[in-house]
Amino acid sequence: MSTTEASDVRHLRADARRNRERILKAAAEVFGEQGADAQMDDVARRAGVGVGTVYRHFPNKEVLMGELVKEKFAGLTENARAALEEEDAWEAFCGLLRGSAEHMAKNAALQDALQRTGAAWEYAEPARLELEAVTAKLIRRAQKEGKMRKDFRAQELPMLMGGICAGMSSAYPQSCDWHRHLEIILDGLRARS
Amino acid sequence: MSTTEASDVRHLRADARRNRERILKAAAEVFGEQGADAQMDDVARRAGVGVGTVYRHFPNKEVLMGELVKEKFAGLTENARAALEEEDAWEAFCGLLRGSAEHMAKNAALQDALQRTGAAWEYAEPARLELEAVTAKLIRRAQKEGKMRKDFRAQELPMLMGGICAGMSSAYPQSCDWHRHLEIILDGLRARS
Amino acid sequence: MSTTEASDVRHLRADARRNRERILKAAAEVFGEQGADAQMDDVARRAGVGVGTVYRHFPNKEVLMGELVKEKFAGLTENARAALEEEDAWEAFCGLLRGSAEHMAKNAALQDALQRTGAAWEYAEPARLELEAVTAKLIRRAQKEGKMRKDFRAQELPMLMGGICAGMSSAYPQSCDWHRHLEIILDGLRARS
Amino acid sequence: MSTTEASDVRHLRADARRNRERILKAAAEVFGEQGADAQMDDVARRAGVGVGTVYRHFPNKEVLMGELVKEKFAGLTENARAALEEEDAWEAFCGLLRGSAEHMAKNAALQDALQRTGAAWEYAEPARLELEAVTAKLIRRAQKEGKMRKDFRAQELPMLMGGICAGMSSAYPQSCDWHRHLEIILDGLRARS
DNA sequence: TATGAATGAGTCTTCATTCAT
DNA sequence: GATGAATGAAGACTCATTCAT
Repeated sequence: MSTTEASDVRHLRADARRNRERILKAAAEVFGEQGADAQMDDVARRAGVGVGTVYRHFPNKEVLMGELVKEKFAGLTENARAALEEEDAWEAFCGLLRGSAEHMAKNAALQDALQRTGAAWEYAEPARLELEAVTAKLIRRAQKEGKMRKDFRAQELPMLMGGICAGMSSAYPQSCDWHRHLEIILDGLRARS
Repeated sequence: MSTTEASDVRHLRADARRNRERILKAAAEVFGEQGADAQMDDVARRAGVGVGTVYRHFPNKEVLMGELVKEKFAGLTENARAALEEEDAWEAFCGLLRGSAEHMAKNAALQDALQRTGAAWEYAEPARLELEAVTAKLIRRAQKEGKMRKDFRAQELPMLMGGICAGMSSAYPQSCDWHRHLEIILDGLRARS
Repeated sequence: MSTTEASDVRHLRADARRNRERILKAAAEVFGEQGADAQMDDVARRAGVGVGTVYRHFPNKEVLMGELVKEKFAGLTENARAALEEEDAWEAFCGLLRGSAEHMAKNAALQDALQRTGAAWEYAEPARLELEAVTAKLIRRAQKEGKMRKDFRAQELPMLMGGICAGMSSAYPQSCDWHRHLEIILDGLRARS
Repeated sequence: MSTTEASDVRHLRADARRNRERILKAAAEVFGEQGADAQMDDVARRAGVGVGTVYRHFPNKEVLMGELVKEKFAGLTENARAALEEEDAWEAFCGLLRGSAEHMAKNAALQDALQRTGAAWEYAEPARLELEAVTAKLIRRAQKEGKMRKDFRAQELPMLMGGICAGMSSAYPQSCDWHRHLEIILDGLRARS
């Protein structure tokens, strides 16, 4: 059993489930716009519910953010699985990273926010592991093709992607182009001819 | 003159200057350990002074953090200047980045903390520009040597380094090795043979 | 509609409205006793609620004091309207001033406190204007009766009343009798025979 | 002996006495401009001395303000004495009040500030009594002339003057003319024909 | 079950006063 | 005696979380 009883979405009544979705959507938006310091009240307001309702669905702020991470991982996992189907593993890998980054760029501040919430990650660990497993396969194939450097390991990917995301949130004086960051990383991962 | 009269460190009495240093040291430690959310009171306590003293030297939290960034930049600039003296520009560049990263790693959380403080950067902008100028020279030389990719520009360096630092703060489940991150980046910056 | 949705008292739940009243009452007492320097925490304690509740109802100290002024004006306006009904305008005017002063004397320190809060007045400006309008009518009538000096204008009344209130707060060595102050003023306003 | 050893100005060295004067002048200006909430540091800065020096001359803020009141009283007493020399006592009284008010108007905020400082008055009590004594004489004479109402007593004068001063500090929305206030009071004090 | 009012510990910042130089 | 750096007790305001309606 990978879900606790409380968080098992299937047992919820239809309206409760709808609320849950609304809250998650609102949370993604609000944390995306204002960072991790955004307030629970803002999330509630955006979702069109009372704070109490937010707390009924998520016991505290960290779990709410954790859920957001989990969802993010689920989406990425899906993409990764699709990438596994492609012919050229290296190209599929590159495409996966480009797509993921693009996806994350849409809510750069959220990524940023998530990065500082230790507890949220713990909560999303199972989802992360699943993603890692799928990515690992893709990486192994790309390495067998001879197109990716042999010493690269799937566990290192979050570190790299995290670095790219860090550059997205415009804290930087003249916010550079993260696309360049990604391409440099990809070049760094390419097998040396 | 780029400093206002009030904040000109040179005019301070010996003991006041010593306190100033203590406070900056304490601030680096405290923000390093607890992130940007650390409290001014903690900084004061760590420095062994009253809060009032912290506020006498730095009008508010943002300026204090800005000063930290400024100092960091100053140190990096110094290193960069030294790197300019070396024979092999590419190697010097690699060494500079490795050294800088090592330096930052000593206070990874501080880097992290600093990244979310927009105002602090503004305050340290002049110092940042100086660093950029020096690095730009080194990069140009490395490119002329034919060892660095031609399309890389000095303004992109903070983005890359920021990414590496982001990976240092152990938000990540099993904190990977940032040395690997750096090497991948360096490989990505190397000229393709 | 002169009130924003958020501050519209009518939309509050019964218990919230009760709290609002309690807070206003407590604020009047506390500012009355300790002057404008009284603390929000004291107001909260006196009202038997947490500070947060005070801030939920009034966004900051100034607005809270402004509300107090507003209420005071509303009360005075009511009295002024009643005075308009009386036969002898001059006597009505004298009675109004005596009543108002008596009313203010009950919380002389509050008057005093309110006098130094610029922003509070701004907030209560509409209420003040209404009061002025009503008083102006009464004054005009008293002047037509030939009992009040012709050159007196309603806008000058707050200045005179403020002066009387200033004398109420016992800052003075041996606090004199403000009733005497008022009578002297009234004599000064009487038409010269 | 009405002065304590510490505050006896005569024992001070020339430069110390000069500092004392400077501080008092600065205090009058600063409290006049910013009200009683002005800071001791501001007074010191304006006087061109360190805070420590201010505290050497005046043990605390209240005493400093008290000294200001004392000086004010001394000036008024002098004027009152001069008024005693005039032929027509009532006219002399009117002139005295007009002059005093004009004098106070130059630093309305200071008057205002002084009014809220209970302790300051205590300190200046002897000076106040002297002023009262002189004024009492003038009043008695004006009453004998038959030009001033018989029931007015010198002790009530501060209350009236205080009221006028209260109207000077521009707390009022549309700051009225205090000259009018004074004339109304004077009319109120005139003997009824 | 949903709501949003209430809570109060925690945060930054100020300023009268003291004291080492 | 003068200086101004240091002190730290307040004080205004915030926001995650709880709980009465």
